[in-house]
Amino acid sequence: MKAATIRDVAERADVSVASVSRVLTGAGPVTDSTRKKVLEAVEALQYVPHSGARSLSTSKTQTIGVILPDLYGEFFSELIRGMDVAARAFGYHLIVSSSHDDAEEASAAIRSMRGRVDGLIVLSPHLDAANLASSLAGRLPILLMNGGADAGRPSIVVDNHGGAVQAVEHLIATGRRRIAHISGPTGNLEAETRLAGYLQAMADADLPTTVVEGAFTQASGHRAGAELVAGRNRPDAIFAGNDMMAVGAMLALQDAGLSVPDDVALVGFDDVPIAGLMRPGLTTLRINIAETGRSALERLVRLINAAGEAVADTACEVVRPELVVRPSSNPATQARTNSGERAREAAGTSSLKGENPQ
Amino acid sequence: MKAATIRDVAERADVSVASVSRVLTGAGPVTDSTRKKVLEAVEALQYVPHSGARSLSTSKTQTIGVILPDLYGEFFSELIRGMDVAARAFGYHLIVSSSHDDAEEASAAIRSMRGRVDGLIVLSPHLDAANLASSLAGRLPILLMNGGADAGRPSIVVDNHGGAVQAVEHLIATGRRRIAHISGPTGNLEAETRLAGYLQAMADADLPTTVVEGAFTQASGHRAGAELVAGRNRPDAIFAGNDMMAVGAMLALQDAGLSVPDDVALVGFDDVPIAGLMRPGLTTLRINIAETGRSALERLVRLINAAGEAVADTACEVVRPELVVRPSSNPATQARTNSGERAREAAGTSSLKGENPQ
DNA sequence: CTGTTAGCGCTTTCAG
DNA sequence: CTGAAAGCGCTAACAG
Repeated sequence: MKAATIRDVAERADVSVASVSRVLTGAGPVTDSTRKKVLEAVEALQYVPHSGARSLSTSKTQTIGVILPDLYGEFFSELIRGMDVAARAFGYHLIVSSSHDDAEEASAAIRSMRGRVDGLIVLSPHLDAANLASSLAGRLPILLMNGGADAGRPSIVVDNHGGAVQAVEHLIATGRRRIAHISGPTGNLEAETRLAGYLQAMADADLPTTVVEGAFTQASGHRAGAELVAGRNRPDAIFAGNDMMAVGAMLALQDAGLSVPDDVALVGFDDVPIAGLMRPGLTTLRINIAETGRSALERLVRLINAAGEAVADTACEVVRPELVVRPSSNPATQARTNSGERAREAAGTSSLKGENPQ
Repeated sequence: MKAATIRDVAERADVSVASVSRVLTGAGPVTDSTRKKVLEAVEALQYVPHSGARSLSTSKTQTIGVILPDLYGEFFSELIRGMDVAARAFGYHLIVSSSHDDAEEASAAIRSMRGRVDGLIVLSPHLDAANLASSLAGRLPILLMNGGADAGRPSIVVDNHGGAVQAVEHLIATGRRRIAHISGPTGNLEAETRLAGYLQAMADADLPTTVVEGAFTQASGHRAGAELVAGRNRPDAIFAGNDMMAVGAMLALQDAGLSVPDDVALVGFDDVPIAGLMRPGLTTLRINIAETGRSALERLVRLINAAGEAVADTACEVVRPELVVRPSSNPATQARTNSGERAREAAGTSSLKGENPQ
């Protein structure tokens, strides 16, 4: 009743387990007749190799762990999608682990990965998780995407500061002056860097700042948006720390009877799929999310293959977001967009896209 | 330079590996003094148990495999999110495997899971994958979510037929008569069942049918929508096989200068998060996706724990979608929605939601 | 080319 | 309560 093992196959084929292993792994020389006997036995016994045992023996699991703070929203799912595509191309599996509220939990998750994965991609917004990760993981290759420029360790980071500056400059260029910011949560590196970019760009332009803290969620964006329009001296533009908050803010503004972008212009960050589907379409800073995920996985695989050798790859790759102007910040684009931009959005713009059955 | 093993710990603590194992697993009796020595050694050596080795020894991997056809769109990411929440609650990890275009690839993916997982959740739209799955996986507990009522095997299936009927009846009740359907791809069980429901409801009402085939993607919905409005005898309502196609169709209609719902009413299926964020909000058949994922995982865990014993759980659980009326199908709701519904959407309605730190 | 054997790192009887 | 030893299923020298 139990599943067949390599030994059962060897017995039935009347050869040694070594031979079975050889034909199955493709390594080592085998006679055609041996191969045939083995394959027949495999077929007859419905034998499937036990990858756990193989891993223990070879010290390679062919799986990569991804540590995420959360799985909510489109950002992470897009990222995972990109990683998954690359993973299967390289013959790797992906094991995801999310919902790590604090550094404590995240480090436990990382620890539990030992012996289960060949490498780790860590997205941790916790300020100190970087060190935790490295100390806990031992000699496990790790690629950091925690939002902080972590020199001396392989990492990928978005140019959040530069992106925020672009956003603000765009709003100023289109005539806005009372520009508010809905920030991500305190303690989150990405959030703080985007905030810093906003503050600097505003200071450079000699404009007064207004900041409301959100939590990178749509709901928090809605609250923040409502608060901003309720206050005296309503802003004429809002730069939200990410798209989900921008979406929430947009709905809050519209609930309040305000027009986006006529009364208030809106800019987000990330360019999640929904950004182009909102009406008005949301201006944002595009990160090709899936592509970034793909690239991260590819880099980690390289790291794994180079394990031990040259510790050459220690760079911090910077992803520069690109400003995508849509109607939410630019009345002028509104008309044109109804055909051109909309059609493009509807057809999908990202690479790595696919036709999803269901 | 290599990571410490249990043997290193035993040596340093001057006890046997058995004792180390005992204190680490919490099983078996140990003296306080022994425990203390072991824990000190663990600390000093930064020892982390090798879960792969542990798995081989205990025949439990504490991980569950999820076989998906794709990772594109919000449906699957929501599902995975729900599963992940439940998984960590039960101490399980999730290993995802997607992008299996044909049954061949899917079965290879399933095979490669042996020795890596304790159970499998298979979402396969391929008609015959059910049998494949069972034959390939040997004695591995499997929960099927392939859209077909697969009696005699643990499974969860959405009442696609009933949902489609509800959609059509709703459209008829609100005065529509020329109701077209954008179907999912041929060969996909869910798609075909929804189509069948549409056809039957239309037949029951003695109305003529129009069907355009899509691929469950936004892009295909856009194409289908464009085609439908371009033809003579334009429909006054469209029931799309899922939300992503409905979204695509909505944009196509708006591109064509038509009003939703005044000119054409629109109904989707799934209630992905974006459905409530579109303007007009999309009427759809709500499946609490994350909750369904949670429930699926929970059931599989039960299955795993009961392995061997009572083969009692062989039922096909049916998830009944609930009609959620939003403005896309009902002009009357439009005004009210601007405050009530919108606020609710913005605040998030699903359970299992969370505040995602980017 | 093929078989024997020694592990991979951990758990778990079974004696002591 | 603790230690020795036998595997879990597979791969990889190393002899033949």
